[in-house]
Amino acid sequence: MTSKGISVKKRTINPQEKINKVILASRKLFVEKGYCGVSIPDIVQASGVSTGAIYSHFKDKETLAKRIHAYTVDEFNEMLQSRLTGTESVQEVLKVFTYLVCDLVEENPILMKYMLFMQHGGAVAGLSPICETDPFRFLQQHLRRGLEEGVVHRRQDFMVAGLSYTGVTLRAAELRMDGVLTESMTEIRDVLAENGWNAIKA
Amino acid sequence: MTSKGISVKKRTINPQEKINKVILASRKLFVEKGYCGVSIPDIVQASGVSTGAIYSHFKDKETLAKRIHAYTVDEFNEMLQSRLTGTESVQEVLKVFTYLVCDLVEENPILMKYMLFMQHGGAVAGLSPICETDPFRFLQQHLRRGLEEGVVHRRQDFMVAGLSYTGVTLRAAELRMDGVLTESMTEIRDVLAENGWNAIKA
DNA sequence: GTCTATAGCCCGATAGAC
DNA sequence: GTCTATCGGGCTATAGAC
Repeated sequence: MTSKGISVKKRTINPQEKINKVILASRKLFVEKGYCGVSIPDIVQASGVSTGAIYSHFKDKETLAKRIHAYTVDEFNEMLQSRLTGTESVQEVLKVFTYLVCDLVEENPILMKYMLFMQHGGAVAGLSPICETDPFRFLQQHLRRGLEEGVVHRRQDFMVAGLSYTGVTLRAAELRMDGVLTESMTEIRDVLAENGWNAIKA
Repeated sequence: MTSKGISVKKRTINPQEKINKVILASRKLFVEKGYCGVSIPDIVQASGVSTGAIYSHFKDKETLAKRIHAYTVDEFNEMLQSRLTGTESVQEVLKVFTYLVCDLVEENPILMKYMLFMQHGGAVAGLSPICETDPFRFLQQHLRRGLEEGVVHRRQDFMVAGLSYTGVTLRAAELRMDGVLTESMTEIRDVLAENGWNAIKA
């Protein structure tokens, strides 16, 4: 990196770092106030990045929302996958999902709220519903296998089995984040996994 | 809970009718586009009631939203109560809830979407979470009784039992209304009731 | 009570200096 | 790339005729 003396101008901040700041700050605001309830000036203030810089990286507000969506689904999916290495049985896979959700509710509620609540209200068109994204597709595949192996009850198809299991965990997450459920998710995660499994097991 | 019992003077046009038109039209729009995504001109067009008339009955947009909220929770609660006359066992009460949700998803999706999605996004402050409203409180009381009677498994408290049962039904409703679940709720309502009960039974 | 018209505000997006 | 300043547009809420 021997450089010519003149152009050593140190960049104030790496551009990518600004992009991330904008994404994280906007996600927080979107979760708290909804897409339409957040203005660009709000984002400028919360992120410390100026209007001009924001528009140099994102075509418009809607594009920013889509980037946040993709960013968040990826983040969740990678966490799920990294916890699943070596897990084999269907029941164990589902339990890993429940544990992940419970941990996220307590440790990264913004991410979790986004996953649960943001696609509704349809302010931004063209966002894939969370339940159609990779992590949930992945769970559905395991449920299908469970059905074939006979460990999941045959009264239902894999779709209904999936929603029945995840419904227990996700509803708990919703109520916890709405402040209705006072127990921490860590305390009840085993009960949630057990209830969910009882809902669908053969 | 119920409407005002004031005697109605004969008028050329009933103002109450206009109020209802505004409430129903706005609720539909709010569900479709979110609170902030709906402007007063949008409501004027959809309801056929003029700006002036709207503001003569509702202090501002936020007050309108609160009236819609109360109106909708009442509507749901009355439907639930009317279906429950004579129902005794905890399991039966829960099944009535599941059937009601399934019917509403197919017959009045606007009402059901409102119940499921609208409090999130927090655009309007001071709305009680749906799960803290009368109908859900009512279910919780039955679960508490179920716990005392020993028909609900003791691994959990009544709050967790309630969310585990309702989670199955409500998650199905969400996925159905997001277009992810292709089977009609009528087809799967018995499976949902069975799964939910299996999740929590002793 | 109900209408139309509009005041006043704030937003999203852009222009142009640096 | 990044900044500040600003434009046009659409919003909420009100004013004033009927």
